[in-house]
Amino acid sequence: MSEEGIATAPGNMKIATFNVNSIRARLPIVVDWLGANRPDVLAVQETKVQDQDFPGEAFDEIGYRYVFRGQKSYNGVALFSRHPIHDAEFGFDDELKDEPRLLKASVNGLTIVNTYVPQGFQPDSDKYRYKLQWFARLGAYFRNRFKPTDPVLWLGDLNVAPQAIDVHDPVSLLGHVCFNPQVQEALEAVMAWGFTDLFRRHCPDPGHYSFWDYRASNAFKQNLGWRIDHLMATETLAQKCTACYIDSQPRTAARPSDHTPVVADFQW
Amino acid sequence: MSEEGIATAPGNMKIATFNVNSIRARLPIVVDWLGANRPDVLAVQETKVQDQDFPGEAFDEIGYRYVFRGQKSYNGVALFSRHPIHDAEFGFDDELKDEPRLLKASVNGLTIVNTYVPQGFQPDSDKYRYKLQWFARLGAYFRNRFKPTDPVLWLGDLNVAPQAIDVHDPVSLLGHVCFNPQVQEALEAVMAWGFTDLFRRHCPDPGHYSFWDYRASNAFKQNLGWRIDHLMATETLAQKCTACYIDSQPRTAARPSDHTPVVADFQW
DNA sequence: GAGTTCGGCG
DNA sequence: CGCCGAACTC
Repeated sequence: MSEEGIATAPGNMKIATFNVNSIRARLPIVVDWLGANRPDVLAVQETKVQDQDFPGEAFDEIGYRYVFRGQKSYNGVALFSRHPIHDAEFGFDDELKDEPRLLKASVNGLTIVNTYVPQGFQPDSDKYRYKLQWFARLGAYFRNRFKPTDPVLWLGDLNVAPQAIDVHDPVSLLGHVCFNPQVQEALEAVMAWGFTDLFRRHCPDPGHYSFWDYRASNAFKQNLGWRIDHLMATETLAQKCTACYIDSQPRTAARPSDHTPVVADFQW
Repeated sequence: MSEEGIATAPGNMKIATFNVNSIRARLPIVVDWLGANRPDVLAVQETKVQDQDFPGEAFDEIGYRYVFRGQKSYNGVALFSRHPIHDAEFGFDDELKDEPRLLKASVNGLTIVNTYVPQGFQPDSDKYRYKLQWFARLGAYFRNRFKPTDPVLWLGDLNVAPQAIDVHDPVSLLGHVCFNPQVQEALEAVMAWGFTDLFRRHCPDPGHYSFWDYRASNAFKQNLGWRIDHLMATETLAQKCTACYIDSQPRTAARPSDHTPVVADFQW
Protein backbone atom coordinates (compact mmCIF):
# COMPACT_ATOMS: atom_id res chain seq x y z
CA MET A 1 0.00 0.00 0.00
CA SER A 2 1.31 3.47 -0.84
CA GLU A 3 1.74 6.05 1.89
CA GLU A 4 -1.25 7.91 0.50
CA GLY A 5 -3.36 4.79 1.02
CA ILE A 6 -6.89 3.98 0.00
CA ALA A 7 -9.41 6.56 1.08
CA THR A 8 -7.43 9.59 -0.09
CA ALA A 9 -6.26 9.77 -3.66
CA PRO A 10 -2.70 11.06 -4.25
CA GLY A 11 -2.95 14.84 -4.25
CA ASN A 12 -5.69 14.87 -1.63
CA MET A 13 -5.42 15.23 2.13
CA LYS A 14 -8.03 14.63 4.80
CA ILE A 15 -7.16 16.29 8.12
CA ALA A 16 -9.20 16.20 11.33
CA THR A 17 -9.20 17.47 14.91
CA PHE A 18 -10.71 15.61 17.86
CA ASN A 19 -10.67 16.38 21.58
CA VAL A 20 -10.81 12.80 22.85
CA ASN A 21 -11.02 13.46 26.62
CA SER A 22 -8.50 10.68 27.40
CA ILE A 23 -6.80 8.74 24.62
CA ARG A 24 -6.88 5.61 26.76
CA ALA A 25 -10.58 5.77 27.57
CA ARG A 26 -11.31 6.58 23.93
CA LEU A 27 -8.92 4.11 22.31
CA PRO A 28 -11.54 1.92 20.60
CA ILE A 29 -13.45 4.95 19.34
CA VAL A 30 -10.33 6.63 17.94
CA VAL A 31 -8.97 3.43 16.39
CA ASP A 32 -12.35 2.61 14.83
CA TRP A 33 -12.71 6.14 13.53
CA LEU A 34 -9.25 6.12 11.94
CA GLY A 35 -9.98 2.73 10.40
CA ALA A 36 -13.30 3.84 8.96
CA ASN A 37 -12.23 7.29 7.77
CA ARG A 38 -8.50 6.88 7.06
CA PRO A 39 -7.66 10.58 7.43
CA ASP A 40 -4.15 11.54 6.43
CA VAL A 41 -3.74 13.41 9.70
CA LEU A 42 -5.65 13.44 12.98
CA ALA A 43 -4.83 16.03 15.65
CA VAL A 44 -5.94 15.02 19.13
CA GLN A 45 -6.30 16.98 22.36
CA GLU A 46 -6.75 16.04 26.02
CA THR A 47 -4.86 12.78 25.80
CA LYS A 48 -4.53 12.85 29.62
CA VAL A 49 -1.62 10.45 29.66
CA GLN A 50 2.07 10.56 30.53
CA ASP A 51 4.37 9.85 27.62
CA GLN A 52 5.52 6.50 29.02
CA ASP A 53 1.91 5.28 29.08
CA PHE A 54 0.86 6.47 25.61
CA PRO A 55 -0.94 3.57 23.85
CA GLY A 56 1.07 3.71 20.65
CA GLU A 57 0.89 0.03 19.62
CA ALA A 58 -2.81 0.30 18.79
CA PHE A 59 -1.88 2.92 16.17
CA ASP A 60 1.16 1.04 14.89
CA GLU A 61 -1.18 -1.82 14.09
CA ILE A 62 -3.41 0.28 11.85
CA GLY A 63 -0.61 2.00 9.98
CA TYR A 64 -0.44 5.38 11.70
CA ARG A 65 2.67 7.21 12.85
CA TYR A 66 2.35 9.58 15.76
CA VAL A 67 3.98 12.18 17.94
CA PHE A 68 2.66 13.26 21.31
CA ARG A 69 3.35 15.09 24.54
CA GLY A 70 1.32 14.58 27.69
CA GLN A 71 1.08 14.62 31.44
CA LYS A 72 -0.91 12.94 34.15
CA SER A 73 -4.66 13.71 34.34
CA TYR A 74 -4.89 16.87 32.24
CA ASN A 75 -4.06 18.30 28.81
CA GLY A 76 -1.84 16.44 26.35
CA VAL A 77 -1.73 16.62 22.53
CA ALA A 78 -0.97 14.08 19.82
CA LEU A 79 -0.75 13.92 16.05
CA PHE A 80 -1.47 10.79 14.02
CA SER A 81 -0.44 10.58 10.38
CA ARG A 82 -0.38 8.07 7.54
CA HIS A 83 2.63 9.98 6.17
CA PRO A 84 6.02 10.73 7.70
CA ILE A 85 5.90 13.39 10.39
CA HIS A 86 8.74 15.95 10.24
CA ASP A 87 10.16 18.58 12.57
CA ALA A 88 7.83 17.87 15.49
CA GLU A 89 8.16 20.48 18.25
CA PHE A 90 6.24 21.01 21.43
CA GLY A 91 5.19 24.16 23.26
CA PHE A 92 6.07 27.79 22.75
CA ASP A 93 9.68 28.77 22.30
CA ASP A 94 9.51 31.41 25.04
CA GLU A 95 10.93 30.98 28.50
CA LEU A 96 7.80 29.79 30.32
CA LYS A 97 7.56 26.18 31.32
CA ASP A 98 4.16 25.09 30.13
CA GLU A 99 1.49 22.46 30.13
CA PRO A 100 1.51 20.14 27.08
CA ARG A 101 -0.95 22.06 24.88
CA LEU A 102 0.89 22.81 21.62
CA LEU A 103 2.34 20.43 19.04
CA LYS A 104 3.77 21.60 15.73
CA ALA A 105 4.86 19.30 12.91
CA SER A 106 5.06 19.07 9.13
CA VAL A 107 3.34 16.45 7.01
CA ASN A 108 3.61 16.45 3.20
CA GLY A 109 5.06 19.97 3.25
CA LEU A 110 2.14 21.31 5.28
CA THR A 111 2.73 22.87 8.70
CA ILE A 112 0.26 21.70 11.31
CA VAL A 113 -0.12 23.42 14.68
CA ASN A 114 -2.30 21.42 17.05
CA THR A 115 -3.40 23.31 20.16
CA TYR A 116 -5.45 22.64 23.23
CA VAL A 117 -6.22 26.20 24.32
CA PRO A 118 -6.79 26.63 28.10
CA GLN A 119 -10.50 26.53 28.92
CA GLY A 120 -10.30 29.39 31.44
CA PHE A 121 -12.51 28.20 34.32
CA GLN A 122 -14.36 31.48 35.00
CA PRO A 123 -13.96 35.07 33.83
CA ASP A 124 -12.44 36.47 37.00
CA SER A 125 -9.73 33.88 37.52
CA ASP A 126 -6.05 33.32 36.99
CA LYS A 127 -6.95 30.54 34.60
CA TYR A 128 -8.89 32.93 32.40
CA ARG A 129 -6.04 35.46 32.41
CA TYR A 130 -3.72 32.60 31.46
CA LYS A 131 -6.05 31.75 28.57
CA LEU A 132 -5.96 35.32 27.22
CA GLN A 133 -2.19 35.43 27.63
CA TRP A 134 -1.95 32.04 25.89
CA PHE A 135 -3.71 33.46 22.81
CA ALA A 136 -1.29 36.41 22.84
CA ARG A 137 1.70 34.09 23.01
CA LEU A 138 0.24 31.99 20.19
CA GLY A 139 -0.12 35.12 18.05
CA ALA A 140 3.56 35.88 18.59
CA TYR A 141 4.40 32.24 17.85
CA PHE A 142 2.84 32.43 14.39
CA ARG A 143 4.34 35.89 13.65
CA ASN A 144 7.82 34.80 14.70
CA ARG A 145 7.98 31.49 12.91
CA PHE A 146 5.86 31.62 9.77
CA LYS A 147 4.67 33.90 7.00
CA PRO A 148 0.95 34.25 6.27
CA THR A 149 1.73 32.98 2.77
CA ASP A 150 3.03 29.65 4.17
CA PRO A 151 0.68 26.66 4.14
CA VAL A 152 -0.12 26.59 7.85
CA LEU A 153 -3.03 24.76 9.45
CA TRP A 154 -3.85 25.73 13.04
CA LEU A 155 -6.34 23.32 14.51
CA GLY A 156 -7.53 21.89 17.78
CA ASP A 157 -9.79 22.61 20.71
CA LEU A 158 -9.55 26.41 20.72
CA ASN A 159 -12.12 26.78 23.51
CA VAL A 160 -13.79 29.73 21.80
CA ALA A 161 -17.10 29.89 19.98
CA PRO A 162 -16.35 32.68 17.48
CA GLN A 163 -19.89 33.94 16.90
CA ALA A 164 -23.44 33.78 18.25
CA ILE A 165 -24.29 31.05 15.72
CA ASP A 166 -21.61 28.87 17.27
CA VAL A 167 -23.47 28.24 20.54
CA HIS A 168 -26.95 26.86 21.15
CA ASP A 169 -28.01 29.71 23.46
CA PRO A 170 -26.05 32.89 22.81
CA VAL A 171 -28.15 34.90 25.27
CA SER A 172 -27.71 32.81 28.40
CA LEU A 173 -24.16 31.74 27.53
CA LEU A 174 -22.90 35.29 26.92
CA GLY A 175 -20.03 35.99 29.29
CA HIS A 176 -18.87 32.36 29.45
CA VAL A 177 -15.07 31.96 29.23
CA CYS A 178 -15.57 30.35 25.80
CA PHE A 179 -18.16 32.84 24.55
CA ASN A 180 -17.60 36.54 25.26
CA PRO A 181 -16.30 39.54 23.28
CA GLN A 182 -12.93 39.57 25.01
CA VAL A 183 -12.04 35.96 24.25
CA GLN A 184 -13.49 36.26 20.75
CA GLU A 185 -11.20 39.27 20.18
CA ALA A 186 -8.25 37.28 21.51
CA LEU A 187 -9.04 34.59 18.92
CA GLU A 188 -9.58 37.17 16.17
CA ALA A 189 -6.24 38.79 16.95
CA VAL A 190 -4.52 35.48 16.19
CA MET A 191 -6.69 34.90 13.14
CA ALA A 192 -5.90 38.40 11.81
CA TRP A 193 -2.36 37.33 11.06
CA GLY A 194 -3.77 35.30 8.19
CA PHE A 195 -6.18 32.51 9.14
CA THR A 196 -9.63 31.60 7.88
CA ASP A 197 -12.13 29.38 9.68
CA LEU A 198 -12.57 26.50 7.25
CA PHE A 199 -15.84 25.23 8.66
CA ARG A 200 -17.44 28.65 8.54
CA ARG A 201 -16.20 29.27 5.01
CA HIS A 202 -17.97 26.10 3.89
CA CYS A 203 -21.09 26.34 6.03
CA PRO A 204 -22.82 29.59 7.03
CA ASP A 205 -25.55 27.89 9.05
CA PRO A 206 -26.11 27.83 12.82
CA GLY A 207 -26.68 24.62 14.76
CA HIS A 208 -23.40 22.89 13.89
CA TYR A 209 -21.41 22.02 17.02
CA SER A 210 -18.34 20.02 17.97
CA PHE A 211 -18.85 19.81 21.76
CA TRP A 212 -21.81 18.92 23.96
CA ASP A 213 -21.30 19.01 27.76
CA TYR A 214 -21.67 15.67 29.53
CA ARG A 215 -23.29 17.39 32.50
CA ALA A 216 -26.38 18.59 30.71
CA SER A 217 -27.79 15.13 30.10
CA ASN A 218 -29.43 14.85 26.69
CA ALA A 219 -27.33 17.82 25.57
CA PHE A 220 -26.31 15.87 22.48
CA LYS A 221 -29.81 14.57 21.77
CA GLN A 222 -31.19 18.11 22.01
CA ASN A 223 -28.18 19.51 20.15
CA LEU A 224 -27.27 21.88 22.99
CA GLY A 225 -23.71 22.26 21.74
CA TRP A 226 -20.80 24.57 21.12
CA ARG A 227 -18.53 24.96 18.08
CA ILE A 228 -15.17 25.35 19.79
CA ASP A 229 -13.02 22.87 17.81
CA HIS A 230 -11.64 24.46 14.69
CA LEU A 231 -9.44 24.18 11.63
CA MET A 232 -7.91 27.55 10.75
CA ALA A 233 -5.92 27.76 7.51
CA THR A 234 -3.75 30.38 5.89
CA GLU A 235 -5.30 31.69 2.66
CA THR A 236 -3.17 29.65 0.23
CA LEU A 237 -4.14 26.54 2.07
CA ALA A 238 -7.77 27.55 2.60
CA GLN A 239 -8.16 27.84 -1.16
CA LYS A 240 -7.23 24.17 -1.45
CA CYS A 241 -9.88 23.10 1.03
CA THR A 242 -12.71 21.34 -0.77
CA ALA A 243 -14.89 20.49 2.22
CA CYS A 244 -15.10 20.97 5.96
CA TYR A 245 -17.62 19.18 8.14
CA ILE A 246 -18.36 17.85 11.61
CA ASP A 247 -18.65 14.08 12.02
CA SER A 248 -21.00 13.59 14.94
CA GLN A 249 -20.97 9.78 14.67
CA PRO A 250 -18.30 9.25 17.39
CA ARG A 251 -20.42 11.28 19.81
CA THR A 252 -23.20 8.64 19.38
CA ALA A 253 -20.92 5.72 20.33
CA ALA A 254 -20.85 4.00 23.71
CA ARG A 255 -18.68 5.92 26.22
CA PRO A 256 -18.09 8.85 23.87
CA SER A 257 -15.90 11.90 24.29
CA ASP A 258 -17.84 15.11 24.96
CA HIS A 259 -16.34 16.40 21.66
CA THR A 260 -16.56 14.98 18.13
CA PRO A 261 -14.20 15.26 15.13
CA VAL A 262 -14.10 18.19 12.71
CA VAL A 263 -12.73 17.21 9.31
CA ALA A 264 -11.37 19.08 6.29
CA ASP A 265 -10.48 17.79 2.82
CA PHE A 266 -7.76 19.44 0.73
CA GLN A 267 -6.46 19.17 -2.80
CA TRP A 268 -2.79 18.94 -1.97
CA MET B 1 -41.56 -22.83 27.55
CA SER B 2 -41.93 -24.95 30.67
CA GLU B 3 -40.17 -23.94 33.85
CA GLU B 4 -37.75 -26.79 33.36
CA GLY B 5 -36.78 -25.31 29.98
CA ILE B 6 -34.64 -26.64 27.20
CA ALA B 7 -31.24 -27.77 28.35
CA THR B 8 -32.40 -29.70 31.40
CA ALA B 9 -34.99 -32.45 31.01
CA PRO B 10 -37.71 -32.66 33.69
CA GLY B 11 -36.22 -34.62 36.56
CA ASN B 12 -32.74 -33.17 36.09
CA MET B 13 -31.13 -30.15 37.76
CA LYS B 14 -27.97 -28.29 36.83
CA ILE B 15 -26.60 -26.14 39.67
CA ALA B 16 -23.51 -23.95 39.63
CA THR B 17 -21.45 -21.61 41.81
CA PHE B 18 -19.50 -18.62 40.51
CA ASN B 19 -17.57 -15.91 42.36
CA VAL B 20 -18.08 -13.09 39.85
CA ASN B 21 -15.96 -10.36 41.50
CA SER B 22 -18.59 -7.65 40.85
CA ILE B 23 -21.90 -8.58 39.24
CA ARG B 24 -21.94 -5.26 37.39
CA ALA B 25 -18.45 -5.60 35.92
CA ARG B 26 -19.23 -9.21 35.00
CA LEU B 27 -22.79 -8.71 33.72
CA PRO B 28 -22.13 -9.69 30.08
CA ILE B 29 -20.13 -12.76 31.12
CA VAL B 30 -22.78 -13.96 33.58
CA VAL B 31 -25.68 -13.30 31.20
CA ASP B 32 -23.89 -15.04 28.33
CA TRP B 33 -22.98 -17.97 30.53
CA LEU B 34 -26.57 -18.41 31.75
CA GLY B 35 -27.82 -18.18 28.18
CA ALA B 36 -25.35 -20.76 26.91
CA ASN B 37 -25.63 -23.22 29.82
CA ARG B 38 -29.15 -22.64 31.12
CA PRO B 39 -28.44 -23.98 34.64
CA ASP B 40 -31.46 -24.42 36.86
CA VAL B 41 -29.69 -22.53 39.63
CA LEU B 42 -26.61 -20.31 39.75
CA ALA B 43 -25.18 -19.17 43.09
CA VAL B 44 -23.04 -16.06 42.86
CA GLN B 45 -20.61 -14.45 45.31
CA GLU B 46 -18.89 -11.05 45.52
CA THR B 47 -21.65 -9.12 43.80
CA LYS B 48 -20.14 -5.90 45.29
CA VAL B 49 -23.34 -3.94 44.86
CA GLN B 50 -25.94 -2.36 47.11
CA ASP B 51 -29.43 -3.84 46.75
CA GLN B 52 -30.88 -0.72 45.13
CA ASP B 53 -28.29 -0.95 42.34
CA PHE B 54 -28.58 -4.70 41.63
CA PRO B 55 -28.86 -5.15 37.83
CA GLY B 56 -31.93 -7.38 37.90
CA GLU B 57 -33.48 -6.43 34.53
CA ALA B 58 -30.70 -8.19 32.61
CA PHE B 59 -31.79 -11.43 34.31
CA ASP B 60 -35.53 -10.79 33.93
CA GLU B 61 -34.92 -10.60 30.19
CA ILE B 62 -33.40 -14.07 30.01
CA GLY B 63 -35.99 -15.78 32.19
CA TYR B 64 -34.20 -16.01 35.52
CA ARG B 65 -35.62 -15.20 38.94
CA TYR B 66 -33.25 -14.04 41.61
CA VAL B 67 -32.71 -13.12 45.24
CA PHE B 68 -29.73 -11.18 46.53
CA ARG B 69 -28.21 -9.25 49.37
CA GLY B 70 -25.28 -6.92 49.00
CA GLN B 71 -23.36 -3.89 50.15
CA LYS B 72 -21.06 -1.26 48.69
CA SER B 73 -17.65 -2.46 47.45
CA TYR B 74 -17.33 -5.85 49.13
CA ASN B 75 -19.08 -9.18 49.61
CA GLY B 76 -22.65 -9.75 48.45
CA VAL B 77 -24.41 -12.97 47.38
CA ALA B 78 -27.13 -13.75 44.86
CA LEU B 79 -29.08 -16.75 43.62
CA PHE B 80 -30.48 -17.06 40.09
CA SER B 81 -33.04 -19.71 39.24
CA ARG B 82 -35.23 -20.79 36.35
CA HIS B 83 -37.70 -22.15 38.94
CA PRO B 84 -39.54 -20.39 41.75
CA ILE B 85 -37.33 -19.50 44.71
CA HIS B 86 -38.85 -20.19 48.13
CA ASP B 87 -38.10 -19.20 51.72
CA ALA B 88 -35.09 -17.03 50.95
CA GLU B 89 -33.22 -15.95 54.08
CA PHE B 90 -30.00 -14.06 54.57
CA GLY B 91 -27.24 -14.37 57.14
CA PHE B 92 -26.98 -16.39 60.32
CA ASP B 93 -29.84 -16.32 62.75
CA ASP B 94 -27.57 -15.46 65.68
CA GLU B 95 -27.36 -12.00 67.19
CA LEU B 96 -24.35 -10.68 65.25
CA LYS B 97 -24.96 -8.13 62.54
CA ASP B 98 -22.98 -9.42 59.60
CA GLU B 99 -21.64 -8.77 56.15
CA PRO B 100 -23.82 -10.15 53.33
CA ARG B 101 -22.15 -13.54 52.89
CA LEU B 102 -24.90 -16.15 53.35
CA LEU B 103 -28.07 -16.74 51.34
CA LYS B 104 -30.37 -19.71 51.92
CA ALA B 105 -33.32 -20.62 49.72
CA SER B 106 -35.29 -23.59 48.41
CA VAL B 107 -35.72 -24.50 44.76
CA ASN B 108 -37.68 -27.59 43.66
CA GLY B 109 -37.65 -28.93 47.22
CA LEU B 110 -33.88 -28.65 47.47
CA THR B 111 -32.28 -26.45 50.13
CA ILE B 112 -29.45 -24.32 48.80
CA VAL B 113 -27.02 -22.48 51.07
CA ASN B 114 -24.84 -20.06 49.14
CA THR B 115 -21.87 -18.72 51.10
CA TYR B 116 -19.00 -16.34 50.54
CA VAL B 117 -16.67 -17.40 53.35
CA PRO B 118 -14.33 -14.63 54.63
CA GLN B 119 -10.94 -14.82 52.93
CA GLY B 120 -8.98 -14.13 56.13
CA PHE B 121 -6.24 -11.71 54.98
CA GLN B 122 -3.31 -13.25 56.90
CA PRO B 123 -2.97 -15.93 59.58
CA ASP B 124 -2.29 -13.59 62.49
CA SER B 125 -5.15 -11.17 61.96
CA ASP B 126 -8.62 -10.39 63.23
CA LYS B 127 -9.91 -11.22 59.77
CA TYR B 128 -8.52 -14.74 59.99
CA ARG B 129 -10.00 -15.26 63.45
CA TYR B 130 -13.31 -14.03 62.04
CA LYS B 131 -13.00 -16.60 59.24
CA LEU B 132 -12.50 -19.48 61.71
CA GLN B 133 -15.38 -18.23 63.83
CA TRP B 134 -17.50 -17.92 60.69
CA PHE B 135 -16.99 -21.63 59.93
CA ALA B 136 -17.96 -22.46 63.50
CA ARG B 137 -21.14 -20.41 63.21
CA LEU B 138 -21.91 -22.06 59.89
CA GLY B 139 -21.56 -25.50 61.49
CA ALA B 140 -24.07 -24.49 64.15
CA TYR B 141 -26.33 -23.08 61.44
CA PHE B 142 -26.57 -26.44 59.68
CA ARG B 143 -26.98 -28.39 62.94
CA ASN B 144 -29.73 -26.10 64.17
CA ARG B 145 -31.79 -25.88 61.02
CA PHE B 146 -31.42 -29.10 59.05
CA LYS B 147 -30.95 -32.83 59.36
CA PRO B 148 -28.11 -34.58 57.52
CA THR B 149 -30.77 -36.64 55.76
CA ASP B 150 -32.32 -33.50 54.21
CA PRO B 151 -31.39 -32.65 50.64
CA VAL B 152 -29.08 -29.73 51.38
CA LEU B 153 -26.56 -28.22 48.96
CA TRP B 154 -23.93 -25.94 50.48
CA LEU B 155 -22.02 -24.14 47.78
CA GLY B 156 -20.02 -21.02 47.10
CA ASP B 157 -16.58 -19.53 47.50
CA LEU B 158 -15.48 -21.35 50.65
CA ASN B 159 -11.98 -19.88 50.55
CA VAL B 160 -10.39 -23.20 51.52
CA ALA B 161 -8.45 -25.64 49.37
CA PRO B 162 -9.27 -28.91 51.18
CA GLN B 163 -6.18 -30.92 50.20
CA ALA B 164 -2.71 -30.62 48.68
CA ILE B 165 -4.08 -31.59 45.27
CA ASP B 166 -6.32 -28.53 45.39
CA VAL B 167 -3.52 -25.97 45.00
CA HIS B 168 -0.83 -25.69 42.33
CA ASP B 169 2.04 -25.45 44.80
CA PRO B 170 1.23 -27.09 48.15
CA VAL B 171 4.74 -26.57 49.47
CA SER B 172 5.13 -22.85 49.04
CA LEU B 173 1.45 -22.11 49.70
CA LEU B 174 1.33 -24.04 52.98
CA GLY B 175 0.27 -21.69 55.75
CA HIS B 176 -1.81 -19.46 53.52
CA VAL B 177 -5.19 -18.48 55.06
CA CYS B 178 -6.88 -20.63 52.42
CA PHE B 179 -4.49 -23.57 52.69
CA ASN B 180 -3.38 -24.70 56.14
CA PRO B 181 -4.36 -27.48 58.53
CA GLN B 182 -6.33 -25.20 60.83
CA VAL B 183 -8.62 -23.82 58.16
CA GLN B 184 -8.93 -27.24 56.54
CA GLU B 185 -10.06 -28.63 59.88
CA ALA B 186 -12.55 -25.79 60.24
CA LEU B 187 -13.98 -26.79 56.86
CA GLU B 188 -13.93 -30.48 57.73
CA ALA B 189 -15.77 -29.81 60.97
CA VAL B 190 -18.65 -28.33 58.98
CA MET B 191 -18.44 -31.14 56.41
CA ALA B 192 -18.54 -33.77 59.16
CA TRP B 193 -22.16 -32.95 59.86
CA GLY B 194 -22.99 -34.68 56.60
CA PHE B 195 -21.50 -33.13 53.46
CA THR B 196 -19.54 -34.60 50.57
CA ASP B 197 -17.41 -32.63 48.12
CA LEU B 198 -19.14 -33.33 44.82
CA PHE B 199 -16.24 -32.37 42.60
CA ARG B 200 -13.81 -34.57 44.49
CA ARG B 201 -16.25 -37.49 44.45
CA HIS B 202 -16.34 -37.30 40.67
CA CYS B 203 -12.72 -36.44 39.96
CA PRO B 204 -9.73 -37.67 42.00
CA ASP B 205 -7.13 -35.84 39.91
CA PRO B 206 -4.98 -32.82 40.82
CA GLY B 207 -4.73 -29.78 38.59
CA HIS B 208 -8.40 -28.80 38.60
CA TYR B 209 -8.91 -25.28 39.94
CA SER B 210 -11.69 -22.70 40.22
CA PHE B 211 -9.59 -19.60 41.01
CA TRP B 212 -6.44 -18.10 39.51
CA ASP B 213 -5.09 -14.89 41.07
CA TYR B 214 -5.09 -11.85 38.79
CA ARG B 215 -1.81 -10.67 40.32
CA ALA B 216 0.32 -13.56 39.08
CA SER B 217 0.02 -12.66 35.44
CA ASN B 218 -0.29 -15.75 33.27
CA ALA B 219 -1.52 -17.63 36.35
CA PHE B 220 -4.45 -18.93 34.33
CA LYS B 221 -2.35 -19.77 31.27
CA GLN B 222 0.09 -21.71 33.45
CA ASN B 223 -2.77 -23.16 35.50
CA LEU B 224 -1.41 -21.76 38.76
CA GLY B 225 -4.76 -22.06 40.50
CA TRP B 226 -6.66 -22.98 43.61
CA ARG B 227 -9.79 -25.11 44.07
CA ILE B 228 -11.67 -23.03 46.65
CA ASP B 229 -15.16 -22.89 45.12
CA HIS B 230 -17.19 -25.92 46.07
CA LEU B 231 -20.49 -27.75 45.98
CA MET B 232 -21.03 -29.75 49.15
CA ALA B 233 -24.06 -32.04 49.28
CA THR B 234 -25.71 -34.17 51.93
CA GLU B 235 -25.48 -37.86 51.15
CA THR B 236 -29.02 -38.36 49.81
CA LEU B 237 -28.42 -35.50 47.43
CA ALA B 238 -24.85 -36.51 46.56
CA GLN B 239 -26.15 -39.86 45.40
CA LYS B 240 -28.29 -38.06 42.84
CA CYS B 241 -25.32 -36.12 41.43
CA THR B 242 -24.40 -37.45 38.01
CA ALA B 243 -21.54 -35.10 37.19
CA CYS B 244 -19.48 -32.29 38.69
CA TYR B 245 -17.01 -30.23 36.68
CA ILE B 246 -15.29 -26.88 36.38
CA ASP B 247 -16.12 -24.72 33.37
CA SER B 248 -13.02 -22.65 32.74
CA GLN B 249 -14.43 -20.96 29.63
CA PRO B 250 -15.59 -17.76 31.44
CA ARG B 251 -12.05 -17.33 32.79
CA THR B 252 -10.85 -17.05 29.14
CA ALA B 253 -13.25 -14.21 28.27
CA ALA B 254 -12.33 -10.52 28.07
CA ARG B 255 -12.30 -8.87 31.50
CA PRO B 256 -12.91 -12.13 33.37
CA SER B 257 -13.50 -12.75 37.04
CA ASP B 258 -10.55 -14.31 38.82
CA HIS B 259 -12.84 -17.30 39.53
CA THR B 260 -14.75 -19.57 37.14
CA PRO B 261 -17.98 -21.60 37.57
CA VAL B 262 -18.16 -25.04 39.17
CA VAL B 263 -21.18 -27.02 37.97
CA ALA B 264 -23.05 -30.12 39.16
CA ASP B 265 -25.80 -32.13 37.47
CA PHE B 266 -28.43 -34.00 39.47
CA GLN B 267 -31.20 -36.45 38.78
CA TRP B 268 -33.96 -34.73 40.71
C1' DG C 1 -4.18 -7.10 38.57
C1' DA C 2 -8.59 -5.75 38.87
C1' DG C 3 -12.52 -4.62 41.24
C1' DT C 4 -14.39 -0.78 44.54
C1' DT C 5 -15.19 4.40 46.60
C1' DC C 6 -14.15 9.04 46.83
C1' DG C 7 -12.72 13.86 45.77
C1' DG C 8 -11.18 17.15 42.11
C1' DC C 9 -12.15 18.86 37.80
C1' DG C 10 -14.62 20.75 33.63
C1' DC D 1 -21.52 13.00 33.35
C1' DG D 2 -17.37 10.98 33.11
C1' DC D 3 -12.50 11.57 33.16
C1' DC D 4 -8.37 11.01 36.60
C1' DG D 5 -5.71 9.54 40.83
C1' DA D 6 -5.35 7.70 45.48
C1' DA D 7 -6.47 4.35 48.87
C1' DC D 8 -8.37 0.03 49.86
C1' DT D 9 -9.34 -5.16 49.37
C1' DC D 10 -8.60 -9.73 47.70
